[in-house]
Parts: sequence; C-alpha cells; structure tokens
Amino acid sequence: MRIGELAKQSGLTVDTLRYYEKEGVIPAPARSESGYREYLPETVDFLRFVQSAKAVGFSLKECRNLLEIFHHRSAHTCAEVKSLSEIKLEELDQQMKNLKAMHQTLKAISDACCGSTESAASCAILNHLEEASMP
Amino acid sequence: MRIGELAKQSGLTVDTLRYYEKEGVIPAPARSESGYREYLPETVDFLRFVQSAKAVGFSLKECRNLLEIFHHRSAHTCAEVKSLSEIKLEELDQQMKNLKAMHQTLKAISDACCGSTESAASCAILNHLEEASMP
DNA sequence: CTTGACCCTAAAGTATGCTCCAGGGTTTAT
DNA sequence: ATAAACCCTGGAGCATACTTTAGGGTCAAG
Ligand SMILES: [Zn+2]
Ligand SMILES: [Zn+2]
Ligand SMILES: [Zn+2]
Ligand SMILES: [Zn+2]
Repeated sequence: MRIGELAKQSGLTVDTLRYYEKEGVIPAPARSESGYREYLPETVDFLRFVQSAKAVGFSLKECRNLLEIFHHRSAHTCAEVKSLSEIKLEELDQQMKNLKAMHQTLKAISDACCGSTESAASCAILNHLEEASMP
Repeated sequence: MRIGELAKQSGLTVDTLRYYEKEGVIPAPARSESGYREYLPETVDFLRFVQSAKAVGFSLKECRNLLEIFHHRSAHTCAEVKSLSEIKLEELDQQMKNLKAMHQTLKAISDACCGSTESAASCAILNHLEEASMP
C-alpha cells in the first residue's frame, strides 16, 4: 500500500502521515525501487490506535509511547498502561477544573453587566476586569 | 516609570512587556532621550486588566481588543462587551464538554483494565484503543 | 508518448505566548 | 572612573501539530 491509499484508509492526509513518520509515531516503512513508501496493511490499525488515543487526550508524543507499548505488548504490563491512563485522567480533570473556575468567574462578572446599548462608561465587566486582584 | 519598574509592579517580565507592546496589547510609551521607554502609572492598571482578562480565558488578541474598548469605553456599549463575554463563556463551555467526553471515554476504557503487573498482552485499554471506531 | 495523478525531499509557514540571545548603549552608585 | 544594573534592537528558539511550498521524479491510462 502506498501513502495515498493509507491516507484514504486512515482518514489522515499524506502530509500528516509523513509527519507522523518523522516524529516516530509510525515506523518508517519499506521503500519501493523508486523510493515510494510501501506500507503493510496493519499500519491502518496502528493509525486507528493513534487516532483513538488522540481522541481521549493523549498528545502525539504520548501516542507514540502508547503505540510502542502496543507494538510489543507482552513486554509491558497492564499496570504500566493503566498508570498512563490514570495520569491522563488526572490531567483532564485538572483542565476541567481550570476551565470551570474561569467560567464561574467570568459568568459572575458577566451577569453584573446590564448589556444595554448605552455607553459602556460604567460597564461592570470592564470595572471588574480592571479591579480584579490576581494572587 | 521605566520598563523594569513596570515589570516589578505588574508581575510580568520585561520581555513580556516588550512582547505585549509589539503585539499591540499595550500602547507604545514615550521614550526618554536615550531611547528608554517611559511609562505612565496607569499602564499598571492596563496590565492588571489584561491579566484579569487572560485569567478568565481571553487570548492575548482578545485582551488587546478588550483593552481597546476599555481605553475609550464611552464610545462602546455594554451590549458589545457582554456579547464578548458570552461568546467566551460559550467557548469555555464547549471546551469543558470536550474534556468531559474525553474523560468519560478514557475512564470507561481504563476501568476495564485489570492494572496487574502481568503482561499487557490482552490489556483492555490497548484493545479498546485499537478497536475504537472514530466517526 | 504525453498527460495527469501520484510520489519524493527539505525547509518554511501557521498559531500562541512567550523566552532567550548577542551585541551594544545608559544610568547609578561607589 | 569604573562596575553593576539597567536599557535597547532584531532575531532566533521553544512546544504542538500540522500545512504549505518549491522543485523535481514516477506511474498508469489513453
Ligand atoms: Zn516496549
Ligand atoms: Zn456592561
Ligand atoms: Zn474603541
Ligand atoms: Zn490492562
């Protein structure tokens, strides 16, 4: 399979595939005489794995590490894999907390604004942003 | 006030201040004979405003726009300001939803893994990532 | 045999928000 | 007068995940 076909089957672009190769996410495939990349069918599975991992928040570098584990799974443990998941879950949690705090603060400020089409000369939002104390 | 003093009072670095100037976040100040930036005291307030806006999720570019409004608030309306807040609140909401969905998916996958120190040859996490169908 | 579709590389560009560097003046205190 | 501390500029570097560009081979169909 050449890169265009792999792109079609994986839903990624050829540019992305070459980028993933450069970044070590997918292994460099064999080359034809003319220098074309020749992929094995299972590469599609690897890419699906990567896309799934990305979809739950893993960075490309983390996907690369996960895929490395996937490649020789018997040399790794469930504990190791689960630990990576739990770390990521914690990160997601933290990010949600941050967003929630931002949302709450902004909501409170926003609610204090009348929203009228009069001048913003004494707009509560602007006032709050000016006065807010950041620790 | 020179840039070092402004840095101290605002809690930002001189590099950041010069960067903000280049990006149009804060106006270019007057210069001394020797070319040093000479800031007015209210610049500290502007920077506090920017930091507050950043803290509730506004990007630097958005902070720049908000500060522009702040600078001649009487030429703008509460409706305009509140609209910007509400758009940002929506964005924060969307980001939280995305994170929540990622978290739920990963949590479910993670819970299916035994976490043992045995081989990951049949790890539920790896299996799920490989099989997961992404629409 | 030519045209279009496909493939190759290295390098630069995009967006965000800084941070650091080199090389060189200025101010301030001792 | 000299050294520390401060200021200046332009440009590069970092992290992330690609995308685009430029210039140039290869392959398959008609
Ligand atoms: Zn391994
Ligand atoms: Zn208002
Ligand atoms: Zn205006
Ligand atoms: Zn497992």
